[in-house]
Amino acid sequence: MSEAVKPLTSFLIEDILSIKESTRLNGKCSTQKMERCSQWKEESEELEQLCQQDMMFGSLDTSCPSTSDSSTLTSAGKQKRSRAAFTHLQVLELEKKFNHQRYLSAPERAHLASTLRLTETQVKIWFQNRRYKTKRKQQTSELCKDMYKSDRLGLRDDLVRASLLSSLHYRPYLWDFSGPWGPTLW
DNA sequence: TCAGTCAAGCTGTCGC
DNA sequence: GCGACAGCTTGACTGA
Repeated sequence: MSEAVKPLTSFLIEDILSIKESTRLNGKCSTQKMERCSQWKEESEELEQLCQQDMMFGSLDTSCPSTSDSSTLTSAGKQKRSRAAFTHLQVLELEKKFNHQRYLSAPERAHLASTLRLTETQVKIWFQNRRYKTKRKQQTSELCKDMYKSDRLGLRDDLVRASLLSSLHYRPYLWDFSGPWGPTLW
């Protein structure tokens, strides 16, 4: 576990607690959300403990609580696919690493995996998916720029619109609805 | 109920 | 042949 994780973990706990308190006071936080806040806090505290262990002993248990094999058999006898949900801290650390470098060497991947209590394959797949997601966002924003240029040059017609729509229609995750002005492209 | 998200699956390619 | 990658799809899960 890197030294950088510890302050981040502490920050997250404080952040979650403040959100929890403010939402409780405002009465706008559902029971479900409150439970999730508690869950985040527990995850953060657990990881913080592991950080401390890691700093003391330099190794971690490689088992992953969030990704334990929970797959079951369906009525057809087919193995039901399980979808592991990474914790917020695991994602945060992965994002941090990704922002620093888009590709990991085998030793780096192994270290990150053991640090975050994930398998090396999970880290590898996460980086693959992350690169693809980034690429799609980039392509879409470039497409958007082209559309803007075409519009300014008076080249935008039904054909252009149709081609853009067809390429964006099945990519809902490329739109960010969190912006103050409604849906915006990444 | 349904649309959105995302880890994992699948296929083809490339370098060693 | 093996492992890692890109590109794309699948399916479990979630929130509205």
